[in-house]
Order: sequence, then structure tokens, then C-alpha cells
Amino acid sequence: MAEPEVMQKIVSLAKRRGFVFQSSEIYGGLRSAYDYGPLGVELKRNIVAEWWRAMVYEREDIVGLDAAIIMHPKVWEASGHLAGFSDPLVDCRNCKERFRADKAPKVAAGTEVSYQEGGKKGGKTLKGVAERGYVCPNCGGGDLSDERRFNLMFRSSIGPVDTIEEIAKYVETHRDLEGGALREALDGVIRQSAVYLRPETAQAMFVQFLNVQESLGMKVPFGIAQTGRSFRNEITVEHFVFRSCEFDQMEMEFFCEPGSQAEWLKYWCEQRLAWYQRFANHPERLRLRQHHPDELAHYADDCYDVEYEYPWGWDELEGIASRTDYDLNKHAEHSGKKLSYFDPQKPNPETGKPGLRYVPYVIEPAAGATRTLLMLLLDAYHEEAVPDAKGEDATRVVLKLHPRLAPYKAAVLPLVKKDGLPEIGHDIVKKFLQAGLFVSYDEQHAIGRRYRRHDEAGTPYCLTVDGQTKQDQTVTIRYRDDMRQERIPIERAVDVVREKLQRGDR
RNA sequence: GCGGGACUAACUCAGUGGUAGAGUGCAACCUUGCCAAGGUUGAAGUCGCGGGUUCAACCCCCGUGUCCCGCUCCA
Repeated sequence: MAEPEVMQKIVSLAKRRGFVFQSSEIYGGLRSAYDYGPLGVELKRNIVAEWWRAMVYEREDIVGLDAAIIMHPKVWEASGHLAGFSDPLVDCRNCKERFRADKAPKVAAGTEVSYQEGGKKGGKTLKGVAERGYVCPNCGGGDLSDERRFNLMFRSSIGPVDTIEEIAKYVETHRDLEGGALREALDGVIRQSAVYLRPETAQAMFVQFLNVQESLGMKVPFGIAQTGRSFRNEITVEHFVFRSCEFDQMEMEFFCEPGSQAEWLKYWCEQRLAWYQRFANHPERLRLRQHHPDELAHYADDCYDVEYEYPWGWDELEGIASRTDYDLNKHAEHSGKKLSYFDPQKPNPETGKPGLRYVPYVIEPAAGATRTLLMLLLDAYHEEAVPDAKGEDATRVVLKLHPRLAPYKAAVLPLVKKDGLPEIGHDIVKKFLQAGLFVSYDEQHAIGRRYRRHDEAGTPYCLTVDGQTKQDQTVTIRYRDDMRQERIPIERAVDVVREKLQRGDR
């Protein structure tokens, strides 16, 4: 099913079954903010846990980090995120540089200019006209966007004194100021206590590069992984949770020796694509797409997107960028700290002696956890024509989520609500919960409805307690994807489910 | 940011300028019951929000919020 209506069905199901709710719904909702309900929070946590397992626990060369959401404002000055708050910014359509219009090289309006395609040496030479009286400081091009003030980041202030007090005081003592001068002065006042919610988790990993490397004695190549909430004032929000202002990221910065980046980029592209495909019912709806040279940010020497075929078409799921030494250099420059790595084994090509100091290059697989959640819901959503008890056509809606990602690992269902069956059921539930497996006990309505309800919730296994259970201590295990049933001893139920989860059995 | 559409019960939707409807779901009980079973009963909506027109507005007008679809934009 690829029609746009599948999105409506997902949104409806997400609400009905407690996956995703509109934020602040009773107050009319808040633009592009979503809350994850009882099942949604489980799914999201499972996604992040699987990512962490693949990136950190299953290998020796990557370690974790959990940095503060609010960082020193200079972090964002160095990264370039802060520039847009007070200054009109312009995007170069040729090399993708974003720059301050007032700091750009001036040329007389109407002058003909020539520049290299993509801002890269050896690129095709293009010609254009500097219509606005300045050109791109990076490539010299004249193909520029309008001047705009971007407020990509959410700004707040730190400290007990409300910034408005400072502003009021300033205005009262500077009544002569107006227009741009006033704006600039007030911006200066605000900035004294201004802090920003991180627009990405990545920067903390660059900023803490040395601490992580030294404290754990990490040897290049190695990576730092982090998951967490990020915030962006997106110009456009769209497609349910696909692009929202507050979202969860799963990012890893992999530091490697200059010259090896192409190889590592290839490696990470393969790893990351395979990770998604491992959990997907439709691996053919996932692909890698290399960025065109004119798409690349000027600090990247290559970049791939992991894309998914959403109902609205192929779109991004994860970006895997080769960021060169740009970030470490920027932070070294702004902080005055030397952010480099010394390899005592490596011979220095200049002296021939062992010992080489260099600034590592970085490969960055940056994934969206909330985006992954949407992709998995879309991938898992199935409608099947199944005859009902009366032999009439009925539709079965089933979320074929990978068992390890499914919110409930199993549902325990007494066939009837009497004859001691509920008691047996509760005992089984207790065993699962003690084993750390999240399961649901459900005795409402007929057994068939309960199966279908859990199909919609993506519960991979249903354990049904029936009359026979009392005689031979067995229950039936019913599989979500094909509805087949088997009998297993209660004694082994936890182990059976655990083994199936381990293997990903459906 | 621009244009178009939508908003009525938890979900999917009817509806008329004059007392708010259906199906599903939900809750309770009954029927010894393995794939949305049958029966009985019940709860649930100030019709997104705020103004205006009118004797009377869910319906007409204005504003606003949210979502969707295009475009635009996009670390």
C-alpha cells in the first residue's frame, strides 16, 4: 500500500492504539509537536536500544556520550548555527555556503562574475551576475538566495534574572537608539545570558572529543555515539512526525585518519543500510543515495543518505556525511584548544621518525529516531483479507514490527474469564515481567478480538491459557504474522519467547 | 512563507438555519467460548477555538488553531 491514505491510517492507528498523540491536544494542539503514548514510548526506546546495541555494545571501537542539551553558546558560534540570529544570512545556491550578507565581498551590482561549479577546484566554470552588490565569500558566485534572518535554534536564557528586565533597563538608558542600531544593541543584551537548545547532538561529540579519547585511551579510528533530543525551528513541518521541531537523534561521529575517509564512508553506508533492512519487512524500500556534488555542504567531501520510499516518495532517513576535519578545526579555532590526535606508531612522513600528529577526519552517520519510528510503522502496516468466524470477508490490520522492536513482547490471554484461567494467566505475566520482558495481560472480550487487537499493536506472540492448560501445564503460542499456533509448556514460555526475540522469529 | 482542502463521540463518517446521528470501539452482565461471535444494558460530543449576522448558527460571515495536499524552503 503506497497511497497517501496509508498515512491517515497510520495517524489514526497511532492514536487509537496509544503510539502517538498530537501534543497538547485538548488545547487545540501545538504545531508539529507530538507525544509518544504507552506503546509509542516502548517502540521508540526499543529502536534507540537496538541502535545503541549495534553501534556501541556489539563493537569495541565506539563509546557513548550523553551530553547536556544546553551547551556553551560558543559551541554554536563555532559550528555556524548561531550566525543567523542577528544577521541577515544568504545561502549560496552554487556551493551551499551560508554567509552574512554584510561580511560578503563587495562588488558593484551588475558586475559579471565567474566561479567554479560547486565551489570546488576543477569544477566547471560558471558565469553569473552579482545582482545584489556582493558575491559568495566561498566560491565567488552570484547565484544567491534572499537575505533572511534564520532562527533555526530555540533561544532561551540562563540565570535567575529575566532578560526582559535587562532589556527594559537598556532601552530606558538609551532612548536615542532606534532601528538597526537598537536591534543590534538589544541583541547584545540578550546574548549576555542567551543559551540555545541544541539543534543536533553532534557538536557535543566534537567538543568532548579529547576528553573521550584520553579518558578511555581510544585509538583512532574510533567513534563516539550519542542519542537524544534536538530542537529546530523548521521552516516547514510536514508528514506527521517526519519533520518536527523537537525530535530524537541517534548520531555517531567516527574519527579516522585523513585519507581513509572514503573507505570508512563506504563501510558505514553498508552498515547503516543493513541495520534498517534487518528490521524491515520491505528492504527494497530502503536505499542509499549519494549526494550530487552541488548538494554537498562545503565542509563535506562526500555524503550519502539512507532513504526510504515513503508514501510521498523517496526521502531521507539518515545522512552519512564525510565531514573532513572541519568540525574539529572550527572548535580548535574558537576554543584555542588543540583538537588533534597523536599516533606514536605512525611515522611522520616529513621526518621519517615515528610519531604523527593530525586532526582526524570524521564520518557521521546521523539518524532520526522519530523518523525511524515513522518508517517502521509504515513498513509494518499490513491489511490482509481474512475470512472471519462466519466465513465472511474481513480485513485484518496487523503491524508486522520486528519482535525486538514491538512494544509488547507477548500478550497473555485466558480463553475465558473464569475457571481459574485468569489466575494462571497472571502467574505467567509475572514470570515475564520478572524476566524483564514487557507483556500485556488481556481478558476483555472474545479471544478473536484480543488476537486482532494485539495484531494492531504489533504484539508478535500471544499466549493463550485454555482448559487443557490446567491438565498438562501447556499454553498455545499464536504467531502474529501468520496466525499459526503451537502448544508449549508454561515452564518454558519465557525461554521460548526470549529465544525467538533473540533470533527475530516471526 | 504562498495557495487549496479538512476539522461533528475514542476511531471512521453522515447530517439539517429550528431538541445532535450511524457503524466500529469502549464499559457491565449473560451464553463453558481459539481468530473483530451472539444477546441485554450503558457511558460518551458546549459539532477545533473566538467573534459576528440572526428570533434562532454544527450549518452563513470574519478571525484564529491544528492537520493534510501542492509549491517554496530546509543541518
